[in-house]
Amino acid sequence: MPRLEIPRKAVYRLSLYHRCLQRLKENEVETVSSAALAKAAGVKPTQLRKDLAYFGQFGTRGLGYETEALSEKLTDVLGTTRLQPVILVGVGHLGSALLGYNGFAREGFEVVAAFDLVANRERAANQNIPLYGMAKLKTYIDTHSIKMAILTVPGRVGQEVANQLVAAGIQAILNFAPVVLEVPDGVMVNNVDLAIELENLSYFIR
Amino acid sequence: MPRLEIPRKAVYRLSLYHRCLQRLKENEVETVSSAALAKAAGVKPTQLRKDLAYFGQFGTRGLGYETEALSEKLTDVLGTTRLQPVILVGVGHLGSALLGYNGFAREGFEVVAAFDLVANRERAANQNIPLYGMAKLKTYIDTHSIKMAILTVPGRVGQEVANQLVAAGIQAILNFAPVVLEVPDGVMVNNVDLAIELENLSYFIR
DNA sequence: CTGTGTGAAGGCTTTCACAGCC
DNA sequence: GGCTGTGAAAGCCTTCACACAG
Repeated sequence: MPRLEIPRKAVYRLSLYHRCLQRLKENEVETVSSAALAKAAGVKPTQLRKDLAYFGQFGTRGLGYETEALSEKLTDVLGTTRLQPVILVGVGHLGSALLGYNGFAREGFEVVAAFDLVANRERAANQNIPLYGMAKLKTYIDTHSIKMAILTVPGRVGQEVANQLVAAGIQAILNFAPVVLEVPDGVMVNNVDLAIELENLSYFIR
Repeated sequence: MPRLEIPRKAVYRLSLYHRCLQRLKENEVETVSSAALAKAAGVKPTQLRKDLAYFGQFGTRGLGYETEALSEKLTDVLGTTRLQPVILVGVGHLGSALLGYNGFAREGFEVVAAFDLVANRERAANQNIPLYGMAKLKTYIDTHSIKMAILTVPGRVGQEVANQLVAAGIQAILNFAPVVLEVPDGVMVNNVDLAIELENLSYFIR
């Protein structure tokens, strides 16, 4: 399965399909056509079929896809078969909100610990996720084999903290800090930049 | 200025350049080459020049770009010349966090009001942003000429609330609800989907 | 006859190469 | 000489058209 030739956007859409399938399963729909699933995901049927084709043949011609089987296959491909532990670094406004956000667990992720310069932030007091100072970072990551981190620190320290994460062995960062992070090959960064999304919208409304 | 022919990704990068320019201005750098600015934004110099070329000629050959002038030009193009008012709908964990997030104001946006089914959520009590029930939505949008909304409601009511926003005259939605929104032409939606970003990272780390 | 899987065509974005101006 | 602006080329992704399986 030649991973490197698969368009990044296709992988992104896989998650979309996956979520739509879960809803179908809840409604006890047993099979679904590419047309129906594509509509739910907001893409064209041919694109959905092409995306799935990167990973194998999952459908039955003349019938469609079995929701249960396809869903499992996607779980497998996306690497969310088991609950993936994630740490969060930077417990400010945004960080503490994400600690309380329960949308992660539903899709296979668990925030298992939080880190901050100030380990006694009252904001985190009402959570049942342990909060540590930055000194504990490397030890924790090693001990618990953590691969993924959510970075919610101010922009000015983003790169510095990212360096610490990389040095500690983190392989993937979901970055909310408004900076372009430089990381070595092999470390993956996805950026979520709220101000830029708003600015982008602003442009398109005349 | 033929807007419709400009790649969406180019507009997105414009915001990136804009932010880098602001940092340069703070450091009192007066001119910058496409190579230097591109490096800061994490793109190739030719791409930066191509992106800027969609909107005009801002540089001086042999010299580079004047930071101040280019920054102003981008502000103009992006439509963030004046502070843009934004409302937020859905004051749960994520919503209330975003109300407390001060990263918006820095880049030209002000969250002027919040709306929720339950207008007396204690979460919003410590904010100085007014919180209203959904009944007030349309009147508020009309009265204050609001064009943009941040949608932080649960996925299952996302489409329904989006419909209300569109009916009330909203032209652009920053959507955090994990659903694919269907909106009429002329209404712009940008999606921020945290679970999908994590799933995407999960795929790329083996 | 229905609906998937896929090579080929088409369209869009990025990169190149270099002309043009300071 | 240095660096921008830009037509042309390359690369990538999406869409089409249809072969093929049930």
